[in-house]
Amino acid sequence: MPYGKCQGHGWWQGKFRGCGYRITAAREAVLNTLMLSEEKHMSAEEIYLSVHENNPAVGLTTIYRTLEILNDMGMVFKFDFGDGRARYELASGTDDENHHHHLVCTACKKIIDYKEFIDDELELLRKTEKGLSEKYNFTINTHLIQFYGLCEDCRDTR
Amino acid sequence: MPYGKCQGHGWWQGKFRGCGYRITAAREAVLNTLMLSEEKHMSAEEIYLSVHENNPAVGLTTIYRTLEILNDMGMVFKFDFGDGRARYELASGTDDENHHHHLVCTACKKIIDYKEFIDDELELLRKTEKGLSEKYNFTINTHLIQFYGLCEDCRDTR
DNA sequence: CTCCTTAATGAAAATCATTTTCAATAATAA
DNA sequence: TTATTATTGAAAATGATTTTCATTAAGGAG
Ligand SMILES: [Mn+2]
Ligand SMILES: [Mn+2]
Ligand SMILES: [Zn+2]
Ligand SMILES: [Zn+2]
Repeated sequence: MPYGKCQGHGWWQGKFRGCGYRITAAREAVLNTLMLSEEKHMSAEEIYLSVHENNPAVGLTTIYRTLEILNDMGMVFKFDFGDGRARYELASGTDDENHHHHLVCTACKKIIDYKEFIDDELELLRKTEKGLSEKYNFTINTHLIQFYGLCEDCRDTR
Repeated sequence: MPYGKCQGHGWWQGKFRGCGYRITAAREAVLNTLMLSEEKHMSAEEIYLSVHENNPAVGLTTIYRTLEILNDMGMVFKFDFGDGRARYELASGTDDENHHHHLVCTACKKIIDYKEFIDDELELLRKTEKGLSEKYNFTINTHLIQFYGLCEDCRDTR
């Protein structure tokens, strides 16, 4: 459970109100599921099934709609790891200590979070972002870094 | 037209034969289209339409099948830029002078190829790849780096 | 060059994640 | 409490990609 960014209850309610969104049980349930799913990179349907356990009334459509809102607000990252469905992860700010990148096994689709070289990477990213935004007049908000290859298990099976 | 990696004719035919694939008009047409589409990041359907001009007999299914093969062989990169369809680009080896990364405008979906900071990035990537593959016993084949934000036009429209 | 095996192909149907529609419900401002 | 309107669920629609299957054509053997 990620703490520190969630002070007590309702750390997210303010953000919702600020954007003109209403506070609903479905939205709270989605956020709760995501907070408990660190490292899991859940799909919409997986989140739906999880939410469904405590809130059987919430439909899959609402899950999709909530995830889109959360993504637009920057509270959730949406990834494409190449398995045909989007996967989601609670966003920790770019400079947060939870910031990480991914190793994707192209064989079994396993995802490994890593942050061992994040410091060097982020330093370079900052430099690159600065250069790029100047040269192309482009306002950079996020970045995506993924390494693709074969995990230990899949390599051995070759 | 990318030269240097295509020596005369049929630079790709050897690769095909080596993998047990047959040489067909459809496959040649797809490769030709991709070679003439630098910086365009075409979708399967766009490639289909382009191929269709000279080869009306080639169907969309074959385009998809060919692109999958090319991607498996590492001759083509497949990207998800967030507009709901896959987009393709002829691969230049990782250390090729054509290697580049992308700037993606989340508003108008425009893609900008850049390679100005590629050298520093690649140097860091090599270091990171080495560390990661050792720590996680992961064999890294490719990487993906994209920056998301607003292009000049879309930022001004705000 | 001809024949043979089987990979490759096109058209149509099937998949399936995600989106849209629309009438019913519920969050919030007054 | 009431009025306003965002939110919601169910069902239908969408649309990119995949699968099926009968037909065609690469390319190796002779
Ligand atoms: Mn992660
Ligand atoms: Mn490109
Ligand atoms: Zn694996
Ligand atoms: Zn733009």
